[in-house]
This record gives sequence, structure tokens and C-alpha cells, in this order.
Amino acid sequence: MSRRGASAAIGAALYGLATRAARRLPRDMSLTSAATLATLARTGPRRITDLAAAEGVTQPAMTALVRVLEESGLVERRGDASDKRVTRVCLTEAGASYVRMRRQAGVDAFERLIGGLTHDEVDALVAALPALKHLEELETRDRDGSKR
Amino acid sequence: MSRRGASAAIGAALYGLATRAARRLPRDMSLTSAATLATLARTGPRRITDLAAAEGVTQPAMTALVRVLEESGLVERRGDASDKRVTRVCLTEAGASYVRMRRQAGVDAFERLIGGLTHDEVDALVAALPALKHLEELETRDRDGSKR
DNA sequence: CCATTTGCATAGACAGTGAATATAAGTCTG
DNA sequence: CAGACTTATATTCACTGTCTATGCAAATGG
Repeated sequence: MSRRGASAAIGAALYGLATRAARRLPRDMSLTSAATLATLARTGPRRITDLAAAEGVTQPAMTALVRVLEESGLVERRGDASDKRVTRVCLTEAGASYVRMRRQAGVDAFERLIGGLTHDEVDALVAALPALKHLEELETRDRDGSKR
Repeated sequence: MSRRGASAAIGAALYGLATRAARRLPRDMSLTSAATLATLARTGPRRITDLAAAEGVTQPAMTALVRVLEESGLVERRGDASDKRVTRVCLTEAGASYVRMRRQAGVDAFERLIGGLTHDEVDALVAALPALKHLEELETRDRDGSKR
């Protein structure tokens, strides 16, 4: 297969898998809220505007979202000493715990599917692990870069 | 790596990739609407209740969703001759075209990311293609099966 | 036939989101 | 250092998507 054809085939397979996986995510919380908690877990406290840009929503939407998360005890608001306009949003222990549980549920769902693969197929995926992790890193960088 | 550890590592990588990909999907339409159109493109005309179960929403939600899609010209309602209660929802040519465009956009996004991989990484993904397609098939079957 | 079941539509309520705007704090300019 | 501008967040209003509860018409089974 040509390199170009390979990209198209891999892209199609990953797109199909990703769209199907997206439909199975738990709906006890909006996708944006879950993504925001995951971002906080990954990068530490952030300001509202920063989070809004990272998740691709407007600032008012993020303000409302943070208010709900705060009422649920998943995040805390903390003022910034050097700039009193700023609200720093911090993950609480309950929030961190929620992120871990949700992530584990997603990983478990994939593990169940992997259980239906042949031994050779699992081996092939193990060999492709560095590539998958690299793709994830490239995606993260691409998103962060294009928003700033 | 043990087979068990392998599943966990692959699951984590795929989950991470899927959740990141989900956030980049176009937002000109709800996830459910896009998924419904994709289901219609994949399996042909379906009745409302059937679509609601397939997408994991209630029947009233699917009724409302189909109404919007119909107003946009992406689907058509057709009565069923043998059972006059039934509404068969059919994809129009415009709807099929939208599904193709959206899918292509998603595939393109992955292709761009794949362009940042090394040659060896691409080779590994090509070798894992059958496994990825098998996973997609397992997921589809799992969802269809658990809802009926 | 009449009661029940099935398939879809409607009504009412609520969460999430965006656009426009308000408020308050910081920063710059002359 | 006073006033204008910019930045960070909050508020308001409207709209969409979803749910639960319910209504209605067609099919089905004694």
C-alpha cells in the first residue's frame, strides 16, 4: 500500500472507531464538562477564559459550566492575588476522583472489545502502541497550538 | 507485556485518542443527529423507534430530531404500506452528501495527524489495520445487540 | 368487537450553549 | 495621575436538545 493510501485507510479506521466510541460516553455530564475536568486534571488550575478557549466554547458558557461543577463540589474557585479579576479554577479531590472513574470506565469498555480480538490482532496493536500515543500527543499539541 | 497489561495499555491509548477526536467533531449539528444520518447511510431506511434505540435516545427525542433533519432536507418521511402507524425515515441525496462530507473531514483530520508520524509508526498502524476494523465491527455489534 | 399493544406525535420542563451586554480590575498615555 | 482603553468574569435572554408524561391512531388477540 502506498503511504498516501495507508494514511487514508488508517484515518478512516480511527475516525470510525472514534465516532462510535463517542456515542458510548456516559451522559451524566455534558461532554464539555467532562473534557474541562480532564483538562484541569492534566494541566492543573486554569482561569475561566483559558478553559473556554481550550474547550472551544464561549466564556459565558464556561462560567456557567464552572458554576455547576462548583455546586457539585468537583471544582473550586480561587481568586488570584496578583490580578483580582481572575478566577483560578481548581479540581477538588472529588473532581479528580470523578475523572479517574470516568477514564477507567472508558478504558474498560475498550478492553472488553479488545477481548474479542485474535491474539495476532492484539500483537499488532501492541506494536502500534507508540504510534497511537504519538497521535494523541500530536492531537493535543495541534489543538493547544491552534487556539493560542 | 502480558496480554492483560496489553489490553489495558491499548484501551488507554484508544480512549485518549477517541475522547480527543470527539472534541474536534464539527458542531453544526448535534452528535446524535450526525450519528443518526450515519446509521441511515449505513443500514438504509429505518423507523423512528428503531433509530431511537440505535442512538440511545428516547422516541420523542428522535421524533424531534427527524423533524429538524426533514426541514433541512437531509431526510424524508415515508409511510409504510403494510402498517400505517409506521414512519420510515429515508436519507435524501443531500443527506447522503452531508454524511460523506462530514466523514471525509474526520478522515482528513486524522490523515493530517498521521503525517506527523515516523515511517515505522505508520507501518505499525498499517499492520494493525485489521485489528482496528475488527474493533469497530465488535463495537457496532455490541451496541446493536445490547439494545434489542 | 372491545381491550390491549404498538408506533408515533405532542406538551411541558430543564440543562447547555451562544450573542450581547454589564461590571470590575488592570494598563496605558499624555 | 486622570481618563480612556483593555481584559477577565458575570449576567441576561433566546434557542436547541433532551427527558418524562401523555395522547392518538393503527394493529392485534380474545
